[in-house]
Amino acid sequence: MAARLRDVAERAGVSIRTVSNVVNGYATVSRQKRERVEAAVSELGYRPNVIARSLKHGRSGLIALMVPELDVAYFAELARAVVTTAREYGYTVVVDQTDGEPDRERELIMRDGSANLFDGVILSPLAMSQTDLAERDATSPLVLLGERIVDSGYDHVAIDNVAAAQLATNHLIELGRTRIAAIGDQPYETGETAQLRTRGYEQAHQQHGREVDRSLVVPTRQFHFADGTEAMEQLLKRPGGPPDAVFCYNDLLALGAIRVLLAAGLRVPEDVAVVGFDDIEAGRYNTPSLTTVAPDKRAIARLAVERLVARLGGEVDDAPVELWADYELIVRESTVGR
Amino acid sequence: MAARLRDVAERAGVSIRTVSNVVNGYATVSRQKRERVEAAVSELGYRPNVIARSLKHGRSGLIALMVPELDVAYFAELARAVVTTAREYGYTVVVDQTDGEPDRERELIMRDGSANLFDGVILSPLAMSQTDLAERDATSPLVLLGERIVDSGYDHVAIDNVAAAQLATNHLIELGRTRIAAIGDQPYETGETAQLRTRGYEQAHQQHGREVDRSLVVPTRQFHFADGTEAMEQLLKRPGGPPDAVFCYNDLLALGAIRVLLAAGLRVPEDVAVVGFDDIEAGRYNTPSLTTVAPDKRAIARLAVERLVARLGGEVDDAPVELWADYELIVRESTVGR
DNA sequence: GCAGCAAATTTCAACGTTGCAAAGCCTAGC
DNA sequence: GCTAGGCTTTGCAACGTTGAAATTTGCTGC
Repeated sequence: MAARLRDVAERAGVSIRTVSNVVNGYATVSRQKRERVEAAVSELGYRPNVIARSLKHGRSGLIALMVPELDVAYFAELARAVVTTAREYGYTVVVDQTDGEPDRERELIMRDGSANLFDGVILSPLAMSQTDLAERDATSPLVLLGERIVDSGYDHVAIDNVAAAQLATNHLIELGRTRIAAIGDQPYETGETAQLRTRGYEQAHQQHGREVDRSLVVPTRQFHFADGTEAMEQLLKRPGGPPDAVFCYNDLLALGAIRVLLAAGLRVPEDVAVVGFDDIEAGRYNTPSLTTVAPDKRAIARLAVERLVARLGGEVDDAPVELWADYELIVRESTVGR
Repeated sequence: MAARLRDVAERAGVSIRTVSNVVNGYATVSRQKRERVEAAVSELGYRPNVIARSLKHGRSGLIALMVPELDVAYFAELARAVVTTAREYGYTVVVDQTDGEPDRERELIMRDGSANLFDGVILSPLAMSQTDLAERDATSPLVLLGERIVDSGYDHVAIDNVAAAQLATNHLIELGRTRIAAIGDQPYETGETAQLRTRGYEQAHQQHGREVDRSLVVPTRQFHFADGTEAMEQLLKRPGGPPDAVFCYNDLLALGAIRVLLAAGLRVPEDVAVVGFDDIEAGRYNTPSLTTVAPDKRAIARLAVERLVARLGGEVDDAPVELWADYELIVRESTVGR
């Protein structure tokens, strides 16, 4: 059995409270007793019981990070950053997966399955609507990542998706490409990210006085490799020939698309230039390496964690804020060749 | 403030214990009182306090999964499987990263930072030695993944690395390749995986009556993309010309290596065939797609979680066991072309 | 109408810790 | 020698829950 304060106290011949004082560095403890206690602590291998402390303090030191899928590179990288940053602030992160299922996401966040276990929640929502969130009756603070849910009532960290998508599309336009496809639209989803990126794509066209060819905007169900290959196969089948550039709403879509292009005997970027989004590591080592919009994931993680910690510490109780992280376009071989 | 049993009890006009009984479905509660309590529960939005329960029960329902790096695809995929399986058994997973630093790993596992918080630990060790583990004085059960640490005293789940590596190498030999390089050896590390794979590589050669050319066995510091590119660059610089096949000890190394090969104007697989290890998703969509040894990650996760749960339930207290998961060679374009 | 028994409900204590406040000890000062 | 005041140490209660046992209630049968 694990040693308790009481066991240490008995062994050292002092009261429980004194042991607690020593362990926590509280109050003034005489050198003599302190040493006796410390000896007993190490002899018994005493470790404070975190659960009991949590109960006493009313906080657990745990924050939940809810992401759709842990094995999607973007979320894995984000999770790593969150875990690392949270550790700096003395918090432990529990990563939960919504498995890409809106219902499961809703259930997790609404019911807050482990109520009173987590001090706070960071949610990278897939399909939460404003209504959904308004109904949330959990007690812990929540910070949203990525999706912007207007008037959600919660703090929100994101990048400017419209501007970022516009930047990516502009890059393609400036390379002289004229038939620029977009892969990843989700016009009917509650999730807003895809729609914002489509808007950026359209704005870039307008900015250059171009018409948007709606037949080049291909929706996908999800943002996985397979959706990218499927979308690109569709594009290649359409009349009018292949596009000469593609803006994909994330890197997985882009890598999937590239695979199909190469398999079809098209060259990237000579025949078709491809831009992705997220800057996952695999894109850097692909051949051709992937031009992409790189959100500053560490900044996103940091902003989210710090905001949450601030709320937990009661340092802020004002209205929810929008926090913006940086991003940049990283130009690689998939648009400019070697 | 969150509602407590007491609040519900007052509202429903019953004792705390009765509310507890209703909430837990215990004992026999009259329909009348049950309904009153249920009404009060939903009016107050009562949720059991998990921490208090944990304290009472002496278990938290949390298990820790320690992996070197969460954003390395193999570990992310493994983590996903562990999280999913653990959920089936009512456990929540806390993913911790050792950041690829042996010292940090040692500290985490030895001191068990959050003592008495986790009911059990699943560790994918990077560099724990037998001595390290013997000194562990934590109380919670531990299951090891991957690395086999002889006589560690802990349950262990893995695949047969020697046989798997042999299978991969045999595949290359049977394709008629004669200068087969190996990337990823770590002769001086405590971690054993690399050494086992090297042994499999050697055994395949012996089996076919071939000499192993030690100059084709390239060690790497880690198992990342960058280590793969670096190793392949070295190989290409060596006298004797490029190898005609490479067995990489994981997929990241392989993808890194392929990139360097293609950049050097070599064709994969025509000039150099490449095999990886892990079957990460990115390998499937690479061009050329990656032939690889696919450990059954779900089985690994399941075996580990189930073993841990069994220990926690006190169903086993016998000697630690070795559990073996399946694996298979998945042949793709990087060795047989299209 | 009441013993006898089962069902329903409650009381009490405990899980291991810490906040609070009181108690004990010691030294300095007169 | 006694007291004030500071330093050190301690006891008690509480965080929210549940196990065990005690108590109350309700019912059956005679």
